[in-house]
Amino acid sequence: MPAMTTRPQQGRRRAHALSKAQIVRAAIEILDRDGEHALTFRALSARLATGSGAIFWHVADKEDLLAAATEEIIARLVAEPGNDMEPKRAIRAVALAVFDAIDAHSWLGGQLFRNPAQPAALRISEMIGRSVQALGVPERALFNCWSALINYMLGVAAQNAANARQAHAEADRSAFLANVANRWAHLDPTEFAFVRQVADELRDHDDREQFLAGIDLILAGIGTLTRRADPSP
Amino acid sequence: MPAMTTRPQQGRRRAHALSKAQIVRAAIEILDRDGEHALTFRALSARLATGSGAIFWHVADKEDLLAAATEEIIARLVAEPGNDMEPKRAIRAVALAVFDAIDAHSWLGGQLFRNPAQPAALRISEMIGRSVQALGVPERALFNCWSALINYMLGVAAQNAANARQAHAEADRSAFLANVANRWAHLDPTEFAFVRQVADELRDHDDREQFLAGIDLILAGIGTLTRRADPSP
DNA sequence: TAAAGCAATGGAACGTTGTTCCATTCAAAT
DNA sequence: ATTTGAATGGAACAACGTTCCATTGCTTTA
Repeated sequence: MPAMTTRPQQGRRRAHALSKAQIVRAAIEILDRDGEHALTFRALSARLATGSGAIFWHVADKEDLLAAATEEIIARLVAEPGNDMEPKRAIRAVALAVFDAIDAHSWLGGQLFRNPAQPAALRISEMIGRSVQALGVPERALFNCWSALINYMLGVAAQNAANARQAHAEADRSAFLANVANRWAHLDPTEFAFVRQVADELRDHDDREQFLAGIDLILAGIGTLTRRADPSP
Repeated sequence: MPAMTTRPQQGRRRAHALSKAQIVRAAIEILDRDGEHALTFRALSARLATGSGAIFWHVADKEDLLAAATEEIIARLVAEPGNDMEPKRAIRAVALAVFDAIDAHSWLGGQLFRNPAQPAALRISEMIGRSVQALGVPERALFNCWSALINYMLGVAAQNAANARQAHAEADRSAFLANVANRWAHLDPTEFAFVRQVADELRDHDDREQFLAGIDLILAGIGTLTRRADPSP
């Protein structure tokens, strides 16, 4: 019996079958607890007590995994209320829900906007679109108003996610902001007059309010397209 | 003479000294030609006919390298005109300049917005801020108006970059858009009524116009904050 | 001019990652 | 009882960012 290279017998496990949903759930837990960079197939294998091969049987690649995780979170979010609301209120509600979701899962921002055409994300676009339509925006301007809102939402969202990632490296959020604010406050007074001026406000602003203010700004802009009746041209 | 493990003599090269600027220039060329994923220290070493060690002598790490590349592009952009312009025109000009830069260097979007507080990027924020101020926005609203514009700019920018990355995988841009539009057009008619409706417009819209329309929308929104004189409340 | 010091170089080596490969197992179908 | 094939777990691979280090040649010093 010459030395056939035979693998040592492997410990089997089939106690609870492995499923994509289970994998995605574990991935989300790792992402939420330890951050985006901590999600590796090895960490995931360890947590699920299996090998990477088994995971790849259920998942195409890492992008697929992250997409599925995003899908999962957004699906929970979309499954909520918000049928018959006044359009503006509806838009604010959807926007805030997205904002809060990204705030709670800092990895979501980068992901959601790396691929905003994901099925579940499309449902958000749909809700925004209908509300904009309900505002009475003229046909021509519809597409642009809709996309401006979506782009702004995703922009701030991902932006916040990026900040959260950096703030995680330092002590905490407020320390991080104070740090940035200080750096800004010491810039060249003539070249950076404005940035220096808003440095203070940066230090203790509320991201959520700031976000909503931007939404309202765009809504106000949309308002100028629709209210052609009241004032004179 | 026992076997000292001595390295085989290395070929030297000092024909043209290596500098950070030179490295950054080469990095930009790789990024522009072959995309973000193609910029590796090995590719960079090959192009500069050196070793990775030599590169790391001039550059802290990859993040530093990408930041420097971003800085380089933005610096060129900022070094231009735009002193005394009407505020709205100035804002549009800056925004379009940023948009075009990101359009020309598809990697720039993701980078610029992963770290929007980079020195050169701050100069853009400063220009926007001054213009917003010049519009006569009340003190309280200044910070929010400014950040809404910046966030929207970066949002669309990075969004476009993401699309460019995906479009690069497929044939070209228009084929990519047509593909997405087709997928949207075949969604469930009741659940995705709106998205289906705008699918056509997506197919042959102009990114640049769309971007500018969003800017104008925000500017219109800002206008409602400042024009308290003309119409009645 | 000779020696010493040191910024700079180039490439081997390291640790980690995403992914592939494959011998193996178990439950269902035959 | 046998065959089948979906599913498993872990070894192996390629590529990456980064570190390490023997070596070089310019510059400074004696």
